[in-house]
Amino acid sequence: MTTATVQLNERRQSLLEFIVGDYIQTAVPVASQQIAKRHRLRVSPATIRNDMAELEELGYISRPHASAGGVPADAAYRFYVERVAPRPRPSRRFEARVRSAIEPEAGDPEGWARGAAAVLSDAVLNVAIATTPRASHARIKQLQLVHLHDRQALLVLVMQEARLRQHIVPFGEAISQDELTGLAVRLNATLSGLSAADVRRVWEPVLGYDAVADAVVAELTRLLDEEEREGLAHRYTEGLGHMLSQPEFQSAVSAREAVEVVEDDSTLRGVLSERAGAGSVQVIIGGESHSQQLRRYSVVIARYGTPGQAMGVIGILGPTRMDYVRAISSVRYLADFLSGLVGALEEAP
Amino acid sequence: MTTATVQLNERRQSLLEFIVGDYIQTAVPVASQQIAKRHRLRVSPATIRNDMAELEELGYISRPHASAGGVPADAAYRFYVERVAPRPRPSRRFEARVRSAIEPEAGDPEGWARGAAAVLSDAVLNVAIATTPRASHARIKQLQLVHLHDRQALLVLVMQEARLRQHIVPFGEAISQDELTGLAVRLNATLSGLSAADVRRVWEPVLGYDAVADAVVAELTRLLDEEEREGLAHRYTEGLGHMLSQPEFQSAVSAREAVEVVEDDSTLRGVLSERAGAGSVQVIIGGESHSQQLRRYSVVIARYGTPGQAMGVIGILGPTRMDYVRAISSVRYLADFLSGLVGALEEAP
DNA sequence: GGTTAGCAGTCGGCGTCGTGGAGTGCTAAT
DNA sequence: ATTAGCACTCCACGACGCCGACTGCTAACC
Repeated sequence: MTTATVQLNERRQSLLEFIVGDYIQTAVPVASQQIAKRHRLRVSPATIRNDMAELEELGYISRPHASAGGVPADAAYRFYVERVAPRPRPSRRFEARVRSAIEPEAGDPEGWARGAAAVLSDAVLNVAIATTPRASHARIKQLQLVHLHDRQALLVLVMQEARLRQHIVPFGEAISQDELTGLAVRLNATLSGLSAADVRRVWEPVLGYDAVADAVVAELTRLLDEEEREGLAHRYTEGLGHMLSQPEFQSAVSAREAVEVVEDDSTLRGVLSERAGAGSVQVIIGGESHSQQLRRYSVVIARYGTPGQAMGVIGILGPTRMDYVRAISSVRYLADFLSGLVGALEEAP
Repeated sequence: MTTATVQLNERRQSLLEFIVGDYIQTAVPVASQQIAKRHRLRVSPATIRNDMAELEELGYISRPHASAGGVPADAAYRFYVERVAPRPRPSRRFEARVRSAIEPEAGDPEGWARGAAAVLSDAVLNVAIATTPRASHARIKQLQLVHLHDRQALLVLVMQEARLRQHIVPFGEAISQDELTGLAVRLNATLSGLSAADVRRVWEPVLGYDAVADAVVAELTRLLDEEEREGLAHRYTEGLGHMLSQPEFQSAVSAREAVEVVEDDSTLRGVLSERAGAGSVQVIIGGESHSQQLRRYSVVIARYGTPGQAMGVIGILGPTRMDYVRAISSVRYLADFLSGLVGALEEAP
């Protein structure tokens, strides 16, 4: 039971829902008469005014100026989200779009994230963010060494969940592709399935025996470490234009501010990693993020993938006045859809 | 010899240079008195006014309204660029920044492009774009097959210049990692160094002999085809926030327009691929792009890499009022710097 | 007590007006 | 060809006033 349900009688709860719903649609402060007209509540505007005064008292709505309608505060959106959250499925139309956007990319996990971000941002007309699935503990699946020239090779590292990293490794001595291939085979035999920590444990003893192998392994562990550290893999961001067409960004300063929020890694990184906890959809409204930068924005995110194995994040960012019903159901559906794809990577069909 | 140098005597040329330079700095229509004060020309404002009337007649400048100063037209920027182009080097400070931004990424061509875009956008306070180097004819260097589960493998394709592609390949039959490795070795022996067309020529005869191999080769050629077709590889775009802080984007509509230009692939793709011809820096000013969308923007780009082998693009996008001197020298320097890195991939040190 | 009609009062949005000042174009003199 | 002088243009900006939308309050009503 939320705070609102104890504080407010049923009529005031509906009223608050109407206010939030109308404001989400129109972006205009909502007036008592408008509510009376739009939603056939069985009371007069005067009564609604009294109730709205109460809602203001309790911090659910505020007013731009003394004689203006009410605009929802964070608490009102929170109430609204709890109240309408159960509504489950996105439209068939959206489901079809998801399939047709992602299925052509079936073979490429990067493509999944890219496609998901694109279709999501089109659906909610805000910024969509998707990361590729990433294992919490990066493990080597297989590595490959490609001859570039005598003293230089490309190390290609395949990790769990088809994640790839590459890096150029220079050597002190000349070395042929055949030798590199042989080395790769040896290393694969020894190191396959290991994490950075494992590699360090296994490899230490042999150190010094082969300078080329040592160089490769050093680079290898560095890449693995980097994978574990960097929270957020490849990130696809889509739909800034959509978001800026929302009325809250009519002024140039707010538009630039929005661009900075989206461009600045650090702002989002926090929310993306720390908050995407449980399996279900998370909604972070305005000040709930405890981030000054995100004060006027809401984030709706979910993790997807196979728990314990590889997880990615998909979500949307927009002004606190966003269509939460659509956002939540779309994100939930996409997360499930992507989880299905990731799952198919692991088990036989 | 440009049109301007025949049309204009020396004083008018200097005058035009001053007008463009001042406008680039201040973004305010420049008045005759301002010029007289700022640059000690040995003539009175009245004379300058006469000259400016002439410049307007010839289409080099225009006026926002009848009694306002002059703002440069595309032709004026073109003249300015030709006139100041020879100025060669960026500041030491910039050179140092380039090194410190890119050298840590020495091993990763993706990192080069990313770092270059970041440092460039900071230098010119506009949007910077960089693509990774790409061979005009994609050729296989080496491929790798990684077992995902019995009926599915990850194909990793390494092309020239350390470019990577991955794709999941499903099979009709179960197959082990050992078999996959064997297949990869066989295919590498046969196909290494070949282009998509080559592969099709070489492979046809054996078709039908091995369903798994056929599936891999089919995917392989598809990936190669895709590489050749898609003009522009991975593209890194940086600094939209910087650009939006320029005074031309004070109004919300122009800001959203700018976001759309940057977000829309097709707009830039044309300019990036077709125009980046010769080895040196290209400047496309406003309407010269023949693109309605880019009418108010200029692009400064250069190709980098090894001609005939692998080429990438680096450039900047901004309003026609941009600091061309800085833009050109920065882009030129970065292109040379990146070319050096690409070159080192190919030849022994 | 909760609800409602009526009404005075508030405030933003918008169009009008007027003014100051920057800057031009023209003319006539040098 | 250059320049001083001057009348004229046009924008930017603040003041003003009005309209209309809404509220808060009071008093009546169920």
